[in-house]
Amino acid sequence: MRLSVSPDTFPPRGHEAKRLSIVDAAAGVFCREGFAGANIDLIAAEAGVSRQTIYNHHGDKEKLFVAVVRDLTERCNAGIFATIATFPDQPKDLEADLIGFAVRLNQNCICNRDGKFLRKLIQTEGERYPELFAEWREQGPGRTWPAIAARFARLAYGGYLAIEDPDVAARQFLGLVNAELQTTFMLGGTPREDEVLQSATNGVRTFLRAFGKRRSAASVEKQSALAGV
Amino acid sequence: MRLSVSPDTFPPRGHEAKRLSIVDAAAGVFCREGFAGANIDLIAAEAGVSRQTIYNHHGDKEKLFVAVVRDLTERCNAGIFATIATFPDQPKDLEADLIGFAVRLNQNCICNRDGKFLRKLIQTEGERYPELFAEWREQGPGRTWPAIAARFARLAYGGYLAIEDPDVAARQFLGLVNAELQTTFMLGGTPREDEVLQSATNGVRTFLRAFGKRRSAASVEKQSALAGV
DNA sequence: ACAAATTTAGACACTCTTGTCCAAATCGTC
DNA sequence: GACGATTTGGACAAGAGTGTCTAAATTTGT
Repeated sequence: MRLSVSPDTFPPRGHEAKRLSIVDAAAGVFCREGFAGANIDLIAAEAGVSRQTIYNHHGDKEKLFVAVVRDLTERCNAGIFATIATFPDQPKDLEADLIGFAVRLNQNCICNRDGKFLRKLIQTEGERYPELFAEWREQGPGRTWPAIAARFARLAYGGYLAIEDPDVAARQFLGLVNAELQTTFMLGGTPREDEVLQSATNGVRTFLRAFGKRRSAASVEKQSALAGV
Repeated sequence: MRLSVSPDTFPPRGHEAKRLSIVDAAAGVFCREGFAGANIDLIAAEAGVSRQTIYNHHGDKEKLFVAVVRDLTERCNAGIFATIATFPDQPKDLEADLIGFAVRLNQNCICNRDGKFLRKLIQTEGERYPELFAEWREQGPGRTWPAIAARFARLAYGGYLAIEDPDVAARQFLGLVNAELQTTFMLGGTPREDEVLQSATNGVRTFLRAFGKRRSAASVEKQSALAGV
């Protein structure tokens, strides 16, 4: 029983490997074509299996779709929590550390394949499967946003930030950091690395102008001194 | 034929009314079901016309779709520019005025029927019709964002704000003001009025903490007066 | 009220897709 | 090398949807 951890051998081996390659291909096709437009034959071709195998594994187009969303949600959540674990709790350089965190969050959770696909599926089919996406909402934003908020609360408690409501601050942090990527996200595109960095940098700077403690205090002092107000 | 000089489309007015009701119904169905899932019979039923009439008017499912997107883009753009015209150039109460602007923008351009539909269609079918949505990108964000940026630049020039890059500030303003509505937007929902107000209020407050001049000056004045400094 | 334009309902051919069935080929394991 | 499980490809029925065509009904302008 050799546990072949080999990540992606092109011709998949074994029952479970086939299941994965099916779900993987299905994710891509569902995203590109939408649920109604997705073609089982095309999924089979892209997965490198026969159509019958798909029915053997998942029984049904709808069940396949549910499996895809569950899979993506799970993997994305894992990625997000792994990234949250790298949040700078005791930053040396607050600005640089927050920018790094924002970039990691974007690259590992939002712009990567899983994140892109999950986002698209939520947008396109969310209304058709209320329970499924209610589940996502609980497992996704319902758990990750508070987790991020908690990290900001800790930063505030440590005297690094002047925040009243950590939940609001967390949401605004995400909004700011992605502010320049909205159009790209809308069209389903993937921003370039430098665009991500740019947006994160601008976003974090504004965030710190609003909530930074030492920096704003210093600049206020400086401005008052200069302006003589 | 004698009316052919009229700038309007040549067919009679009952004709035009039907065209509108078709495009309207089609917008709804395309949004709910996606392009592939949209059913011409269903569109006909919701428009209150026969299927043949749709083919008489638009010839083709794809042409109908294009007409829908063009229609929505045009109406949304008109709404956005009408709202931009209400931007507070010489604000009495900067915070309240910006909140009002943000709420108007949301209610009249983003959360209304046209805005919701256009957003959804862009998200779901944007990749399938690159030229069509490139056109939208130019006509939409390509023209509205700079327009908003120009207004912020004017505020900055007037001494109301401390902004370095008006374009960045405009995008961040939109990001902040919608920060709390992201999940709802993703699932295609419509936020309640109080949610819009809440998000706008929080967003504008943070925006002014980062870029506000007047307010901090005013509060400093007030504080100085009170403290006798 | 008349004539032209438009709309309607229904039938129709055609294509595409889903999901099932089955015998043969292949794979994994002992 | 052999055996059981899995996969394969192809055929198939059933259903749904697009787009066309027609003759009859309705609306519109004069």
